Amino acid sequence: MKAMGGAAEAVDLETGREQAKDELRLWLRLLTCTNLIESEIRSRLRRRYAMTLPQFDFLAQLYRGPEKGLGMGALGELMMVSKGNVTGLTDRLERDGFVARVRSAADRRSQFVRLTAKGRKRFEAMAAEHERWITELFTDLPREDEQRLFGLLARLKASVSHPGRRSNGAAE
Amino acid sequence: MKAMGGAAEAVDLETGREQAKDELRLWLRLLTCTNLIESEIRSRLRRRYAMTLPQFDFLAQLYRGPEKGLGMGALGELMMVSKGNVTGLTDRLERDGFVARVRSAADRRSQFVRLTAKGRKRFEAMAAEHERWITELFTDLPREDEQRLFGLLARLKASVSHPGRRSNGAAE
DNA sequence: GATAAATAATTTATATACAAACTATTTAGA
DNA sequence: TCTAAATAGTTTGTATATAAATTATTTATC
Repeated sequence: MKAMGGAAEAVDLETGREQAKDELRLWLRLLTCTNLIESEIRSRLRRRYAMTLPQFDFLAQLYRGPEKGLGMGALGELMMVSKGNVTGLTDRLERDGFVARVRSAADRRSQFVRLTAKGRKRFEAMAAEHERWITELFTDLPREDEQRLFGLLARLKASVSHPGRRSNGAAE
Repeated sequence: MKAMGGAAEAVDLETGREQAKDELRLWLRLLTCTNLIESEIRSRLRRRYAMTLPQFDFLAQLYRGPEKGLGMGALGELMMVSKGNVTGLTDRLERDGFVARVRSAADRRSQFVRLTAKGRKRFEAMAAEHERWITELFTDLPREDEQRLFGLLARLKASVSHPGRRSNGAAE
């Protein structure tokens, strides 16, 4: 996800629809905030743990999941990424010793991916620090504002996910 | 940018810091909203115009920029991506006839990238529709909520960008 | 003016990401 | 039961994306 800055201000093919501009500005600001936080987290993860954000997310899913691990397909759904993507992520994390593939006895098509001891330990360290990073980045936002923002984002999410006037079935 | 859902709820290595959890939840919700909107726009751009979001952003920067085009380096800064990334994007957009490289007479190291007539026309069509898509996605969010959200995101941005307690120099 | 430093863009290597095709296996149906 | 359909993962091809190395050119310094 990157900037997209500027499609908004420069084009006004439909004069009289000033409101659309406000919404574009809001969208751009939302995108900017998310990008700022995400790139900061991404860069800290890389520097301090030589890990990428998708890999961190992958380990998080396994950590919160059942002891025996998760199937590749289930992992893809939880992370909202394609199956092919899961294959590659698993390859790299397995290569680095953080996870292991375990073939299922019941169904020879499927495999479970589970955290190794090394993976579990590493994730716990990263997760604790990650929590501090987020807290730090939100420090200057008053507690009340946090709650208001939380509520407004719930409404935005509902608007975006609204099944009524949507033209296709985007994921919830 | 993808989910990261779950690092928050599953790990509580520091009991007593309940507030950190709230901030993680807020961050996750922010990420979810941005992802929902972005993936929707991305998929519509692909289906209707066979174009990616970075390519759309690229054309937007050129459209709002000077007549003669923009240098590759300048483009990278505007889009907040690396120089190498700009090279690849330019290659593909040039291949498809939307932009053209023009060597600078003054400095033989540099080039300008500019919209072709085809690129300009295509961007105008996409930008108009993009504006409608955003408006549509925000439809259910009341006007007042939009303004509140806009203001709160400004504060969040300030908090994230705050130079005081930051441990590194992330982009503003 | 010769050389060092800086700059502009490209190249290389690695890691996401998706869609679509493919393989192996299992399940459902006739 | 034998075959068609569904399912689980992998592979392939294309497009981002970054960091670091490289090339070509320009600017600055002596």
